[in-house]
Amino acid sequence: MIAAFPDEIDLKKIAESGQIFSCGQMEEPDHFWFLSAGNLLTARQIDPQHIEAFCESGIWDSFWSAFFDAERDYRPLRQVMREKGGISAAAAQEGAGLRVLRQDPWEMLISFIVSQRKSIPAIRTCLAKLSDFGPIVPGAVCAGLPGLRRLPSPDRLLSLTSQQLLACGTGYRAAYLHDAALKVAGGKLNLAAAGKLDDEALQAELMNVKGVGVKVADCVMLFAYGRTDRVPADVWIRRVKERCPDAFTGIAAPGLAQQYLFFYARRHGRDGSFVQ
DNA sequence: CTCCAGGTGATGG
DNA sequence: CCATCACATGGA
Repeated sequence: MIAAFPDEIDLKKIAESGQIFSCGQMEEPDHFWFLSAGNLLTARQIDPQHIEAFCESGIWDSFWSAFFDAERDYRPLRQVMREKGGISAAAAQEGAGLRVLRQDPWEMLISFIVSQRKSIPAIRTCLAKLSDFGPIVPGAVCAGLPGLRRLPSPDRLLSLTSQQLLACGTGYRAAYLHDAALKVAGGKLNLAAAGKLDDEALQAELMNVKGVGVKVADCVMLFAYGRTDRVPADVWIRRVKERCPDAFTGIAAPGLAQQYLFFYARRHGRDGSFVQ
């Protein structure tokens, strides 16, 4: 089916945006795959406003539409960022087509626990190894992605030995993952019910997990619970704020602006045009 | 080899 | 409250 967006969508930028790690480019040009909560989608970029989603309209409407935040018009935000000038304007310009995805709370929790002090390629590698312990994804072979698995459930994660966990490259985060699995599997952290809490209470719930600080909690709140006023402050966003302290002032949904700025800062951090 | 990565918890002031 | 420091490991 063809999906039309109110403004723009860019599958390639989204796949590279650092908010999702279970995704990739396919062999055919302009084709990408995304895996979330056990659902697998392959899609083709048609033009800046349309993609061809290789799924039935039922699952698009019930899952992927919300996943891609497909009802939101990002143009007003990008206009405000353009008016700010500087980094904000450049980020809004260059990031056109980025969207903040709505993903699974458990998958975001363990993904961003793993993410700390790792590069994005290293995060992907580690999560892929962890996923070797998870269930096979239905339709993966048909989509040309044989062997694709999703991340293990809390119960499955608990059944792994620390050696197995360490062999995935989790390092010192292995104990954090174990604690997250323990709390979710044991019902001490109910991720579905947590969605009804206000921001402050939700953050406190998430931070009860060992290895979850403000930054990881913000990532889960933004990428899983759609709390668009949260701004995960990693090294790149701190550099943006240092150079442009008012980058987020007066912005209605700063979490969305954060995604453009993160994308821009990371892309230009190494080529001399941003840092220093 | 060195340096850094979508940070956090423990410790000491 | 804030400033350091260790932490495991892959990727550049």
